[in-house]
Amino acid sequence: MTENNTIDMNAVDGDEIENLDVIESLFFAYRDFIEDPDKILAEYGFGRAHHRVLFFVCRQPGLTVAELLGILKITKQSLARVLKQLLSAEYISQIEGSSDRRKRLLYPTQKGRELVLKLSVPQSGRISNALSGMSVGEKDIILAFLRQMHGNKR
Amino acid sequence: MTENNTIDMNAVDGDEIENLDVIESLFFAYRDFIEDPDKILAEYGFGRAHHRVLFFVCRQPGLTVAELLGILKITKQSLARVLKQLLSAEYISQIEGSSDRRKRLLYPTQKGRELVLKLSVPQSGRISNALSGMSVGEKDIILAFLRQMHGNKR
DNA sequence: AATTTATGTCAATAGTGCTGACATATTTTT
DNA sequence: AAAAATATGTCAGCACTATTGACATAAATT
Repeated sequence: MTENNTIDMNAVDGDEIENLDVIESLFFAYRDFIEDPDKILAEYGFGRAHHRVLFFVCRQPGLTVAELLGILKITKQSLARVLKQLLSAEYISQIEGSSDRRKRLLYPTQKGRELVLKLSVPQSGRISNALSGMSVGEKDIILAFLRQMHGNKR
Repeated sequence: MTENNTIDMNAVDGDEIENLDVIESLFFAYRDFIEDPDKILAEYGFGRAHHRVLFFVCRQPGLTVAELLGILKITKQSLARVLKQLLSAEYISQIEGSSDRRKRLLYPTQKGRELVLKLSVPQSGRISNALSGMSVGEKDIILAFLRQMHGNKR
């Protein structure tokens, strides 16, 4: 219809770039990995951002707002919106820091722990399924890969 | 400050759920994986959605709009917005299907191939870095894992 | 001729990220 | 004690990407 579709159509696949298969698989993997909790979250009127906050508060109970911002790498304002909702709906509670009273230490409530559990079940199931048939050593390889993908620029 | 922070604070980490380490690593891995192209895309006035469309059009030149919708799992309306921009800026071209003239076959232009290349370089580099020191067999394990994470419910 | 399919488009809404500005309480520095 | 820095919170507005529902056109199929 338009133009410019004559030569070298799939040069990208054969050219300089390696790992296109990994790039593609990672897209599909993450998309589906997110899908299950998203459905559950919708029932609660929450979104992915709520999940992430709750997840890390459960992983590291007592972390501060600043620490959470550093983990999520979002702005204070973006966090505030979801955190406010999680606090008012009592999925998370705040405790004033004892040594530094400016700090707000974040803890999950029982309700929060229950929700994060519910959200983690399908994700964990999906991972277990993908790991089935693999040895412990092979799981360690996957974990090492994922951790190397974090940070370590370029 | 509030309440309900007395007992069993990190029950989640020790309880029923396995693979919390993988869930966490996958979050960090994907967040950073997306970071590099995002910066480049911003210079073009594009977003992640544009990247995904362009990526798959380059991966499977000649695919139809319906096929692309199936891959991305987004709605026609969401795709239309970004596709329209990619078409008018000539990163992608459409060709009427020869056997079925209702279909619009999507092809990358040279410009499109160049952009997708530019976007893929840092992602590929990050992957190569994470794979460095690993054998081909170990890469295959990682790829198998990622592919198993796709589809295969639960 | 009627229906289905493939695509496109309009309008409205939600979620999550951003920037900039400003406010308060507390701690640290001078 | 006063000044500066830090931790947190909040207001207002914007951008991007996703959603739903409705409707339109052209082409293929029944």
